[in-house]
Amino acid sequence: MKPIDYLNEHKLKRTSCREGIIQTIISANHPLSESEIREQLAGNYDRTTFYRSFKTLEEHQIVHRIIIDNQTVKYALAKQLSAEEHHPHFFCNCCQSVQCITTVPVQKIPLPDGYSASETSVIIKGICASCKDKI
Amino acid sequence: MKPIDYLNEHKLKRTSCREGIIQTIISANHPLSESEIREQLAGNYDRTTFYRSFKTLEEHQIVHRIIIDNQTVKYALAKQLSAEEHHPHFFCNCCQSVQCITTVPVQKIPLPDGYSASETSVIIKGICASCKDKI
DNA sequence: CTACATTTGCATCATTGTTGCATTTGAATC
DNA sequence: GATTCAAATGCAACAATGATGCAAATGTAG
Repeated sequence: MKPIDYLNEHKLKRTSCREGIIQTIISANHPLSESEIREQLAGNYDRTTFYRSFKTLEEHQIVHRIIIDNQTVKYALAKQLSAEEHHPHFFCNCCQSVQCITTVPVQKIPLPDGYSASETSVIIKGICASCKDKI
Repeated sequence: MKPIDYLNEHKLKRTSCREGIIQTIISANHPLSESEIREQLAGNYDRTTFYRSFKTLEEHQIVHRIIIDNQTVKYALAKQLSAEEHHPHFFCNCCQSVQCITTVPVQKIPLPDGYSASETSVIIKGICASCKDKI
């Protein structure tokens, strides 16, 4: 499935910025940050355009945002996540890369009476295998 | 234990800003954001002073930061968390309050070979009991 | 009380999220 | 292919947060 297909499917206009974002995420096959995506895109888009493109793509559930912490947000294709929607994410403190941990589903946390959950995020921070070897 | 005791214990200078921050967190007995703490403090401290005070208090493990998402950080007394260090946190999308869910420990996620974890955060977002009634 | 290291306040900068508005562009229609 | 109009973009501008350098103020040990 090509970038244009994602846009057509949701009746979104085909703009180079949107296509580029989707293409970059597809090519990487692991979650990328906004700056990582920007670096790989030829077009020098305005920051606001980028911001709004992500917002649009997220609203149409084409991309999915993974919030690592208060200064790190990564984007992945929503399709890649829909099968096992709620799984933990591993963030490497060394190389800043994010891995989806699909081997285990997120535990269901029992909440106090009257509380209802809409979403649960599990973020594991540590050192990945390739960084372990580097050090 | 009073604010001064926490500072003395770590041989930190007793400044009104630090004392105020600790006092405010103790009084609230639930995690507070920087702005919530600022609002409750009489002294109109510089933003940088605030920022560095939190940093110092966190480095000495007097306070603990709970990162909810890319734009929400809450602070709690580290002592309140040490007993059951790793537990999930519930964030109410309505009133923005945070609750420690101490009834369940955080699950241990099996990681791929070579990966090592330093910390795991579990954030559950939803609606708390008191907000449910309000709506 | 003095001396000195620490802390504070201020200036300044970077990044991210956000909105308003004029201009440009995509795509449906003629 | 040209016309048209809603949608997307670029720009200006602002807020919040994180961060650093430096001179002035402050805490505390002696």
